[in-house]
Amino acid sequence: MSKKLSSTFYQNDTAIVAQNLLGKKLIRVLPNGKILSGIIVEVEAYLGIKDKACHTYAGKKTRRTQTMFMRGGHSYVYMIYGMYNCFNVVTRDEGVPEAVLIRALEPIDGIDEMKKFRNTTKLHNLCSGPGKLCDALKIDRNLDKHSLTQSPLWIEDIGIQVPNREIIKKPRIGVDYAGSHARWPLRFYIKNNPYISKV
DNA sequence: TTGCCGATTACCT
DNA sequence: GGTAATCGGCAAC
Repeated sequence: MSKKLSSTFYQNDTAIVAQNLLGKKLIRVLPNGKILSGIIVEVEAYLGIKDKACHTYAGKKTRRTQTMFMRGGHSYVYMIYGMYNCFNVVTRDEGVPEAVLIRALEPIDGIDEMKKFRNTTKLHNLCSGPGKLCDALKIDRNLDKHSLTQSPLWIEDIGIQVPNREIIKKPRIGVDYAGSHARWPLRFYIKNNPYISKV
């Protein structure tokens, strides 16, 4: 039994939402109707104006970051390094620019399609990184500002409850420029899961 | 308008 | 271990 997460799920403390997203299923419907999906196994929280690692640190509002100021429950997709996309879920209320970066999935539906998009056959290499999973699920900036309460992109509760003792908390990846904030334990992943991005 | 650089990845030694 | 790829965002000029 699975149920689509409503917008109220996202309008909550960002680090809590991040941990609650572990074990949930991300579902993407392609324009041709094919369904791709995976279970979220790794995330990172970005805490807005007080977080030096966050795009909206000190309230910075630009064309790119205005998405993060939307009401919780929208997608925030941006391009990085000129060739990869990163998929985030906006949290909290309108005007509070925080989000959760989805870093890795355990592939479930449409695996053959994902292998094609990723040009690899290794299951554990399909969605084990923020750029990789966007390629695998064909998520790009066309899906920025999308409401996650509807097709073609949403998240479902499929009844998996990840016990707190199995949630590993570590510093975030690739944010050394944030000084001491880089060491905040805001990266969360499922213990011993083979599909996470890095050890 | 210019120039630096990034919430990454793949491929090389 | 190291680094090239590749381009939009952003701030400064």
